[in-house]
Amino acid sequence: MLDIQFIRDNPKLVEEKSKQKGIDVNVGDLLLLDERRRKLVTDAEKLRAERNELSADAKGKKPTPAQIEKGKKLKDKLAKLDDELVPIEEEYTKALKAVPNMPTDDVPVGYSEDENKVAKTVGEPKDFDFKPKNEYELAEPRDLIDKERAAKITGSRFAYLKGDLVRLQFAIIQFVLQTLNDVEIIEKLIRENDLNIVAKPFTPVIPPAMLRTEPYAASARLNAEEVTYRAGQPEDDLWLNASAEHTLCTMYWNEILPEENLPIRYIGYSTSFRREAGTYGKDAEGIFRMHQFDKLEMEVFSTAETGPDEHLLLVAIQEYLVQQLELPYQVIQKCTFDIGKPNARGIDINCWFPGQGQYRETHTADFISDYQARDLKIRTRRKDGKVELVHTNDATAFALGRILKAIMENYQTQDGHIIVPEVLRPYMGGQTEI
RNA sequence: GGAGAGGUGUCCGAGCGGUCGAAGGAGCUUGUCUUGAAAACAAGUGUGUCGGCAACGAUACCGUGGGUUCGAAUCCCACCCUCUCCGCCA
Repeated sequence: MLDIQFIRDNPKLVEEKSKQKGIDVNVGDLLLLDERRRKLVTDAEKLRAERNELSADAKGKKPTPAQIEKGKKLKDKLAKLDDELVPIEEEYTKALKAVPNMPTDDVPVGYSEDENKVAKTVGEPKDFDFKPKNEYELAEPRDLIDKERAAKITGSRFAYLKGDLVRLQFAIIQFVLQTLNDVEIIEKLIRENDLNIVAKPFTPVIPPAMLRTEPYAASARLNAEEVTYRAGQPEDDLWLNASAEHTLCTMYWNEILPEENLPIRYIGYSTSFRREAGTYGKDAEGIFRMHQFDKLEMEVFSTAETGPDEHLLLVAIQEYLVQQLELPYQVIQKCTFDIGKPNARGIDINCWFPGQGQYRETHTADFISDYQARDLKIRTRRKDGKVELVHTNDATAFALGRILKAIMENYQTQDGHIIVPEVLRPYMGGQTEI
């Protein structure tokens, strides 16, 4: 959530920037609630101060009947105030959480997805001297993907991934872990992009794939309707995570991290689950949009000063990874409308899919500033003793389903086979073709 | 699933109706001493909210929520979580 003090100080700006995100926020109503809440809180505190005084007078000895009488009155008044405060507090919190994060100034203002900007295009789509197939047309006849049987077992949007495709997925995982553990590569990317942050490798993490409602809601990522599956029995209070990011960003919930530990960089590997409600018929073929997919996700906790640069590092890493696979791609600077409620800045990478003849989203990098950390209460104790909110960043390393599809389509041969990208061959025992 | 123990500050740990934001210790910071370090000694050291330019003041927080009471970390109820043993199991 946003800092209420910031909203008090900049009501017009908050309303305007929210509108740029396509979110209508009534700051006037929120501030009215804020005022009423503060008045009640102040009144209640005055009564409590009186009560504390009274009970300090009574300590040790038996309280007089007059003291007891006065205490009872205070108690009644407090109870009344409390009854008023509870619903207002509830409404206030709801209204405050409805306010989106403010986009940074370099985010282009736009009111639809179409206003995203292509920041750059890297690599040339290959000229095939045959009509390129999509990943499903390549895989299905060779029994590398079985969606038919999966449908029998689970319904739509699930698949059995098989054979060399699985080996390719594990090769990608190894390649990413290797790359993100390489300080020299990180150092190089920091230098090339002129970033003011340290070269510290990413620690691999396999997080839990489920989480409880309370931390999930605090992460500003719980989107039950469209995205998230409930897990287990209703009484279990567990959700299936829709990205490793959700169980990574909540990891330090309610903690104060020493500044020396920052930045904390993680590369998480997790199966992700998405309901994909409201997408019926969209991307129905193949494995582009599934209810279940594996994903490698980067997550960074940092100080406020380094948050924006950490974001740029994550984008640089994404580009590096895609370049190593020699996939043509575009970097998309998402406009205010498209970056999402908790984001201050959002960059996508769209890879070229010859089977569809278009660039499509394979990566996203979210800079969330302190918006997540405020509600999650993740703070850092600075060297001077001051306690501040951390900044969080998360970004896709590879969404494995989509990147498999990209590799298959870009590396296909006329006879329907797939050349293994060079950087992955060491992780496949030197195998050059699938 | 059965039986038991427990959740207190950065950590360990005491407190079991008012003197408790909380003993004691460790850690950390600063100072004295020292060529330097260690040791010793002294002082300081939680977070949030509200008010204030600030110094500061008020208030809340001892797993969470409710209750009893003039007054709750302390008593009662419910829930959550953790640990140990047994059972089951990857």
